[in-house]
Amino acid sequence: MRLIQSHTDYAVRAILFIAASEKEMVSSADLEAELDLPRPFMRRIMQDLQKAGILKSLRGYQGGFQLAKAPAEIFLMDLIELFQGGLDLTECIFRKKVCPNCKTCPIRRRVKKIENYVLRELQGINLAVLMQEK
Amino acid sequence: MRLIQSHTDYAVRAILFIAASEKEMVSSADLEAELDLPRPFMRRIMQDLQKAGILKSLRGYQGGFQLAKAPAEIFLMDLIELFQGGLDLTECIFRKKVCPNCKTCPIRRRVKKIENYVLRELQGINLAVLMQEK
DNA sequence: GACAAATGGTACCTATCTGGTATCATTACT
DNA sequence: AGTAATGATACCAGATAGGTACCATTTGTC
Repeated sequence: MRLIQSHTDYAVRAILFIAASEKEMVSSADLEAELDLPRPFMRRIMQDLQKAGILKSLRGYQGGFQLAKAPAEIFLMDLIELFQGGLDLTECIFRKKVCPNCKTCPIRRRVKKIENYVLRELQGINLAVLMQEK
Repeated sequence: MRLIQSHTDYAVRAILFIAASEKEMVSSADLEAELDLPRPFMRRIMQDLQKAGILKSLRGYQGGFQLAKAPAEIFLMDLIELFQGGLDLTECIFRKKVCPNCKTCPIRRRVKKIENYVLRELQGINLAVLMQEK
């Protein structure tokens, strides 16, 4: 069970690369060469980032992507929400139905506490922080 | 992404029920009635618990399951390891290969810290604790 | 205007994982 | 012998994560 899934992971790497790049526009081909990923796959991730307002794109000759926000304004949690649909460690389904004992369930209470910690930690991480550590 | 998967969850409920039961031996039929789960599925979970030394079983007429350990000696983490193969939040696979940047990866360092917290919390939870809260 | 280089959009495919079923063998008591 | 229980194992199905293919659209250069 991974906390950070591939799409999120690749997105982080792509953004870090774009942020560090000298170029005005970074193309999928550049990212493919740098990150060693299949281009169509990379492109879909970039498109999702563009729709989410994290990247700006330009089509056509010499087109590509650039950041639409400062790295300090891009949070890891945003990317997790975008690519993984958020984080819900406590989701409790019993045979397709939400478990009827959820409110009193002792396990759930414990897991909820853990989840709160994880969320707090993740919310504190933005891309500027990750750049520094690089 | 669930921290506690169904098998683990059911196992906890089953153990709590057996621990609270007056009967010497609790059968799959009893558990089915109590937990509203399909019996064959329940039975497989019980068998896994038996093999792991958490339950003792008796076959034949009036047979069933009983605890092989005190609830305080059964840890939630044991069940997670048994049914979910443990917890590895940082597993980092890049296109089937372990990511070559793992050692220096800033995300991974952060996630590792979170994982350590989660493990510590989980290791502190045993079934006696959960019984009290019931 | 034709062409090439780039992204936009969408539908599809595939392997793995999670949850669940079916079947038969074995044991134990009456 | 018959019945009530578990042991073992193989199988099945739906969901999800990861990845591919294809065509439409836009933009700049010649």
